[in-house]
Amino acid sequence: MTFFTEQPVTAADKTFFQLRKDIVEGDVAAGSKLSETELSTKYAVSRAVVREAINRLEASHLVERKANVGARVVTLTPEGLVELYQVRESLEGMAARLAAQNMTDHEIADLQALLNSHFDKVQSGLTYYQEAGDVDFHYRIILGSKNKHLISMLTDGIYHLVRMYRVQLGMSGPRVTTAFDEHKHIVQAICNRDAELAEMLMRRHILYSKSSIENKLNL
Amino acid sequence: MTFFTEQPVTAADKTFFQLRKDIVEGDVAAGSKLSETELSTKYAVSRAVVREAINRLEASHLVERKANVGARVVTLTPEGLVELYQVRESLEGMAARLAAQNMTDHEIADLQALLNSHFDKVQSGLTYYQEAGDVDFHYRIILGSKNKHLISMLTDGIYHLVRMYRVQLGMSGPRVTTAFDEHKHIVQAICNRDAELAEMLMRRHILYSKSSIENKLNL
DNA sequence: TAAAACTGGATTGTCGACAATTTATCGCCA
DNA sequence: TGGCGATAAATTGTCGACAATCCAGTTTTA
Repeated sequence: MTFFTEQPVTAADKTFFQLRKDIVEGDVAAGSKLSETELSTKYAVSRAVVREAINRLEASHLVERKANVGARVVTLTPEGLVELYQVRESLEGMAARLAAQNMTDHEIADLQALLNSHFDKVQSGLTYYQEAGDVDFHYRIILGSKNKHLISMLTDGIYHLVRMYRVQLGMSGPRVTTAFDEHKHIVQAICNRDAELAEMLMRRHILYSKSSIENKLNL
Repeated sequence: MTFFTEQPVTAADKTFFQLRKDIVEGDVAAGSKLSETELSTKYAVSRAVVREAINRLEASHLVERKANVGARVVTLTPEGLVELYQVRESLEGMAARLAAQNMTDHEIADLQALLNSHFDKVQSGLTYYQEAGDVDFHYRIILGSKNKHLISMLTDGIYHLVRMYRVQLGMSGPRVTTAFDEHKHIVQAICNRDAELAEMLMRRHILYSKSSIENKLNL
């Protein structure tokens, strides 16, 4: 349901997307070194495009680079996860606030419909409220903020890191029922154009999911 | 007083820093096209390093790039300024909150001393509380958050754009006295380890300066 | 013996040339 | 005359080769 506007046009694009996918899904191990020559043979492109791909991954906070030494995939740590969720709380809280101000009535109706369709499926026991639904919900609100910087920071920056943690720490369907209720309340606030409340609810929603994850990893 | 840890080591670094400076300070006009060959002759480096510099500038939101077409310096618009300050409010608010939790007593004392030294100078009429002091203050709190993502997003991302608006819209010493009092209250909250209040005061501080700018540009 | 200096191997940084795509110019035709 | 299509010029994307830097192992020296 998420409309991927990201479409690779150049070879560097394809390499970037592919490498990002491989890193997020763990096919390229966290903390491992990224050899330019090695990758260039693996993906059958020149070193120049690999370099560009790595540069973009660095901007996405997925790899770290040192001059004249090389690039490594980031390592996943409990502290890193906490820091990541602090930024999410801040940015997505603001996104919810702005969404309450800037989403069109039509977009809000769509969002509500989406949530209802999820609700029906969950209620009828056909499926669980799983990661895809959660991601979809958050994406819509982020886009609804209509704030260019907010959107790019979250969608081509932080969110891939979030997914990396989710995939590699193996937490696909967390807090299915409670999270759903929280989503409902957030949409309600947005529908009422209550920006203040929407932000507060979103921040608490993310705080809760952070706590839930911390418990799961018994930090 | 701001300690620039950013030190260019490679040619691409130097080109990146130089070009960023030229853009921020308006030597390269906002909205103008960045020709790779042209820049490579201007800075006396190969096109490859110019490309890398441009890629990094894109990650900093200072230029926009379209595949097979080229890169342009961003254009400065009132809407863009508003969006920028919304992100600042969100991120720096969180930074203040975290700073109240994570700064060491020593760092807080330093911050207080810095503010006092500024205060003495201002009080004695030797100087105004100007941009450098403001920037210095905000930097310390951002670094005090100890949050890697927050720090990099603000210091090598958003802040250069803020400076670009400041320089090119010609607002160097805005709201000198009131801003100073606000800074004092924020430090007080941090000193009391009152994270909640520190965040709220920082957000209001940024909201105020946004309003002040909007008035100045009579939007 | 331990620390400093050297050397070899490998990796990253930089360059100029070629290929692919876009944009501008000109001629053609309705 | 106005718009459409083909060709030419210019710009970006990609490539392989060379130069500079780092790292490990070895040798030299105090």
